[in-house]
Amino acid sequence: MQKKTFSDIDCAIAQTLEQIGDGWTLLILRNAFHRMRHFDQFQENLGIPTNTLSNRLKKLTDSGILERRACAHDRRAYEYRLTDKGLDLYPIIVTLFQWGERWYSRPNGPRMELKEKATGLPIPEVKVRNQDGNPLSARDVQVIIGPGGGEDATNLVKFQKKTA
Amino acid sequence: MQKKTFSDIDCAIAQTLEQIGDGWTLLILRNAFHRMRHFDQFQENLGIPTNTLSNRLKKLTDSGILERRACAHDRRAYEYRLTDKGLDLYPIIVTLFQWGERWYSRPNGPRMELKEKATGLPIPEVKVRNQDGNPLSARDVQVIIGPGGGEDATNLVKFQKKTA
DNA sequence: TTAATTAGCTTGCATTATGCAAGTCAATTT
DNA sequence: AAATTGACTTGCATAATGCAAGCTAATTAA
Repeated sequence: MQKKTFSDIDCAIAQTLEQIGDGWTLLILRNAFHRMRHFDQFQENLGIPTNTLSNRLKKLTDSGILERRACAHDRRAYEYRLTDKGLDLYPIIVTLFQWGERWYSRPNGPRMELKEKATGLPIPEVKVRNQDGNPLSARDVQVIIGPGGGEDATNLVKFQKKTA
Repeated sequence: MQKKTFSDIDCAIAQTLEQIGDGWTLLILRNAFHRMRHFDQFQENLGIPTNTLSNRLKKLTDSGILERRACAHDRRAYEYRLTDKGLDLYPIIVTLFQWGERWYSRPNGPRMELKEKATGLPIPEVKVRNQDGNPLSARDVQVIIGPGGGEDATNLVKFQKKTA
């Protein structure tokens, strides 16, 4: 039995999923966006087993999504912080959140609300939009093979044409 | 050993991850957005074990993300199609794709490109934006507890304030 | 009109990964 | 000096995964 790796699927989504395509990993990242930084904080808040947490944090630091740095005030302690690469995951985290709110809402309303710090105005839903800013559905968009597209990409795109 | 369920974490992201927080599941969905519909097509394209595929498709249909319907022309065959709930995952799929392209790009350029069907113009990157359409980073956004927020949400939001 | 082939699965088994509890170890606190 | 804390490891039972093979009804080929 081989370990599954999505890395050899030559598709950007597969690459992403190889790094963060796992429930615990994404919950850790969610907490990191809430400025959580310490091992025991993640453990307590998520109820994740410590060995699993350790593995996930290691993988996230290895892939440059989190950075592990020693704390100045306590030499036992380490901080896990989002790198630029990690911060760049923000749209993914927000879209996961918004879909969950849309389809698994609480009767009283949203569990959390996002506001722009500068103005206090609510953040509109993140959508795929055209250049004019109008929202598009999946069926308003066509996928074409790009210059870096290999066999896997070609297969999928071809596939789409079959039925389009 | 109990099965892990994220459902009891009262957070929209955890709810989402309970349904689609898994690598194979997201790859199946990616393919579904490319209009892939049949068991053997998923199997062949992804190289996923058939029992795993079967489980994932069952879960996705149970949660109303895919719909399993008999085919008219062949009574052995079934089609798995995205429901409205499934189509609504589009921003998640696109953000996963775009992050992968940004951080795991091919030397020649993007593997795929998205264009608006109506105009042929490229789709701009999906970002979190304010009401004026200007992109925001995670640190430009503040999270406040909403009316449906319970203990879990409160803990996380409080947490954020600690360091903010 | 019998014989392949196909679509969509199940089943069995070996191997990994996960969840849980307990333990380690150095650095703080009490 | 003793207790506690932060960040982990280790061991073990259980669950999930990967792989191959088989199964069944429907369709196509000979």
